[in-house]
Amino acid sequence: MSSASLKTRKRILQATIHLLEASDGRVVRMTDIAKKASITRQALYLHFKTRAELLIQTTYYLDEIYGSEARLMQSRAAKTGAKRLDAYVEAWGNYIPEIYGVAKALIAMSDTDEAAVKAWKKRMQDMHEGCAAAINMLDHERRLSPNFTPEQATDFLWCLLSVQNWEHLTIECGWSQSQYIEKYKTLAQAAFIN
Amino acid sequence: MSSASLKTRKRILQATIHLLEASDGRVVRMTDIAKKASITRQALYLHFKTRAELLIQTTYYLDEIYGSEARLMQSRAAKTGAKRLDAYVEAWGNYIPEIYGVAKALIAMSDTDEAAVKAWKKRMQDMHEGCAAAINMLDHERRLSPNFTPEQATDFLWCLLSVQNWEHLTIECGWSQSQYIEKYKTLAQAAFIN
DNA sequence: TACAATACTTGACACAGTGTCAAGTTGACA
DNA sequence: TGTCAACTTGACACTGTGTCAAGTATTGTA
Repeated sequence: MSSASLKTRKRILQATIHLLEASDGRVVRMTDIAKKASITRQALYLHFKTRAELLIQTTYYLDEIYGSEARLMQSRAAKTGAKRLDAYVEAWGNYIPEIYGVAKALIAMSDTDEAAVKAWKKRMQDMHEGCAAAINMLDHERRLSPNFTPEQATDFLWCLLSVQNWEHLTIECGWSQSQYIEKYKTLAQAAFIN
Repeated sequence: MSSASLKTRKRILQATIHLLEASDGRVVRMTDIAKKASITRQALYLHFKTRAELLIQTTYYLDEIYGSEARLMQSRAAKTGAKRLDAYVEAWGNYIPEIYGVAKALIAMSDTDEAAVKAWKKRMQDMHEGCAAAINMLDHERRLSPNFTPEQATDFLWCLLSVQNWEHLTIECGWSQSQYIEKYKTLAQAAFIN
């Protein structure tokens, strides 16, 4: 674990991020990553066992860079359920573009790679918990819409906030990021608050 | 175009549907389809130029079998915007499980296959128009929520009704089909009706 | 009845991408 | 000077798609 080795590992992770961000949905191959990191394709496998493993480690590295978790945690500070819902929608909504490239690659691998599925599911599980926290706060204040049980509202919110939906609205429908956040807040309020 | 040729083509399409429905997300290979249709892999290419082409033709065949389009059109009969919204959510929501296997395979191919993207986008475009029709009816009745322009509401509804969201809620969260329809109707009413 | 066309089979191969292996190089550190 | 770790080089196995050429079998038709 010399400093040279650390440097190479970081270079690989950064190359992966750059390529995925610029890939626009096209597949990023191990060869591309190696080239970008100025290394041979084979040497990649000295640092990461498989392509899936590399992608998974890239998501962790992204969190490290952006301090994403901390920002999501901040929504806990909100004093009312309604504000917490808003804060969570905003925090998560702004998190998505940061991880979009990697997320898309992982989701695409899900059909063939068991490890990729697991890694992505774990991340989505964390998000599910964040949704639950906001919904439960609403519920305890007796402000949750009677149309949904807390579990249903949590599942629904979690589903609404998926990366795929963000992709649909911003990339395919051309919504701006701020429009996305704004309208999602409105929808969440209309749907879940009594 | 002898009757024997027609029969083989149908056998291939049916084999594809069966395998995709039973595949549970696993990749279905040309070899698998050929085996199921009691034909050689190479012979598949006498009927369909590529795997993407086969999948696309399979979606058309599914519509033929289920008469899906006719059912979606029925929602046009609704007398009020609110009823039309409900009817559309129900018609589309019940359409999804029918096409889910094929849809998933097409979506998975989107990363690598241009033709698959196009085919799937065309289908989604049709759905977008159905959403627009319901939302515009609401708007003309002055019953559309002031939170959204008709365009925004259409985009949003279209996004909410995606196959991926259906997958999230029914398969990952364990919602029943009727629960899915029920809660989606509620959400649509809460979000879009003034 | 013979022939021709059509549908399909057989066996081979090219190609892309992942992952593996063995042997060689290079640089740092002791 | 020697040794260890990180990396390179070149080769190869494997999977899946798509292609090609030659052969067979069935059907319709002159």
